[in-house]
Amino acid sequence: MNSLVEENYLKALFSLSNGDGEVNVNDLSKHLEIKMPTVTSMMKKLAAKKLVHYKSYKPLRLTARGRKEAALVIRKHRLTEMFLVEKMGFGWEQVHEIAEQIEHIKSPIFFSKMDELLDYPKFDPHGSPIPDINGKITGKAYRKLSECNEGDTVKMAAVINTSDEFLKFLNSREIHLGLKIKINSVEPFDHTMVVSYENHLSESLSHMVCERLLVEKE
Amino acid sequence: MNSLVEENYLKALFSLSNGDGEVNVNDLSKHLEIKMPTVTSMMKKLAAKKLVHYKSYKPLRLTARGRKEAALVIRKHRLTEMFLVEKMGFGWEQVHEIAEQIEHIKSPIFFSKMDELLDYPKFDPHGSPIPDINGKITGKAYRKLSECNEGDTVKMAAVINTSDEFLKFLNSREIHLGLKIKINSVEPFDHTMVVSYENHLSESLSHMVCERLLVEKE
DNA sequence: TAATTTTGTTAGAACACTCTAACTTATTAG
DNA sequence: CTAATAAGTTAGAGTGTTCTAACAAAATTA
Repeated sequence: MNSLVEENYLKALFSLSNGDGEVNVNDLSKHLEIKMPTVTSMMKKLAAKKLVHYKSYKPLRLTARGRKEAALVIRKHRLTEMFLVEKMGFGWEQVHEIAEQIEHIKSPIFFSKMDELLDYPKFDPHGSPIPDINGKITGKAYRKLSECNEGDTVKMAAVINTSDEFLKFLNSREIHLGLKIKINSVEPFDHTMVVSYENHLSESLSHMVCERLLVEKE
Repeated sequence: MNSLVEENYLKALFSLSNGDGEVNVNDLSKHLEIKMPTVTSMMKKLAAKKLVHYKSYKPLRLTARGRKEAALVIRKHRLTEMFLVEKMGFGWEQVHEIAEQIEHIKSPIFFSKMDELLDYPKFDPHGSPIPDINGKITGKAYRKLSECNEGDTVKMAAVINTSDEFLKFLNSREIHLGLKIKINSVEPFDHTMVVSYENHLSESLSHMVCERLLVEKE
């Protein structure tokens, strides 16, 4: 069983891993706001636990086990964020801090219940994929339509808040997964977007709607 | 801000306080499963923080502030238990362990949201009163009807799980707050209770129902 | 009341996690 | 390629929480 502190190191290593999975002590130190010598000694500890490959003066890499354990913490974080937004009515900007704490709760049943109540969600309210119970990540990260810019062409990937009303709304506008959407303009005042797709040449989408549509950039 | 560990000491002191509010180091030590010298030194620390009155070889007492802070942790614990049972569908026997962890979450908004979603409950699923946001405890502790014995006469005090269906059920049996109920017999097999009250001389109440009725002993 | 037991304290050490200061290795810039 | 800079490590110390061993005070019992 890893401590709360170890979990935070694992999570940071995971999210700083780029293509080759290598992380510098220095970057990790800055990300965690923990001084380098402290990081070094923790890396030796995690190496002893077979969670990190550590060689002096070489970049850090998570082991397969380390990667899995990190992903499981991230799973708990993202499930929690989704739960806070969907089931408790928090705004997506409020949930990160709370999830940072709840992700360390030791109770498999607590998180499996969340998962069930949320109907096994595949991504969190920010569009990031939720690792499965084995720590495997299938989906890729999406971005919210509201975060895209004028002129972008994007593809509908997923939807947050699948309430009946919202789905009916999407239906009425013929918005569906896979749909290619072009952003014609963004109203600076209220962030309403004017978009076009298929035979809808000028459809207005409120900020609230754009916050709930997850897209891929072309 | 108190640490998780300090919060656990405060909570233990609170719940071990009897009428005069005095607690022995030894009892505290046993309750927390922490050795006496450790408890002594923590008491000195809490005394320095004005949370405990400490005199060598004398019983411990919480200060007014200590009592308040303890009550606020207990508030978070009981709110959490209620949330887990009412909103997440856990059994009341599953929730204690999870609540022991969640009670230490630092996020006022998280707990005020729970409180709101639960419609400001006054007691937890075990019948214990939930302290208010100022740490004041108004209600007294109730016990579940299911925990009472054959021959007991009890008074209806409160109801857990106020779903429409359950309230309709209670209505149909003319069960209401303040009602005096006599337990005639308890079925050993499934814990069904046969009770009498007012002009109902032999009413059968399933274990599920008895778990949700909180009563005072006469 | 005196002896014994129980309760509580002091002293000293250990573990997890953090730091600063000083040193070493690797990288970058002339 | 050497000098300067950046990145990483080692050593030693501090804080928070825990322990065991030894001692002191209080309560109990004979």
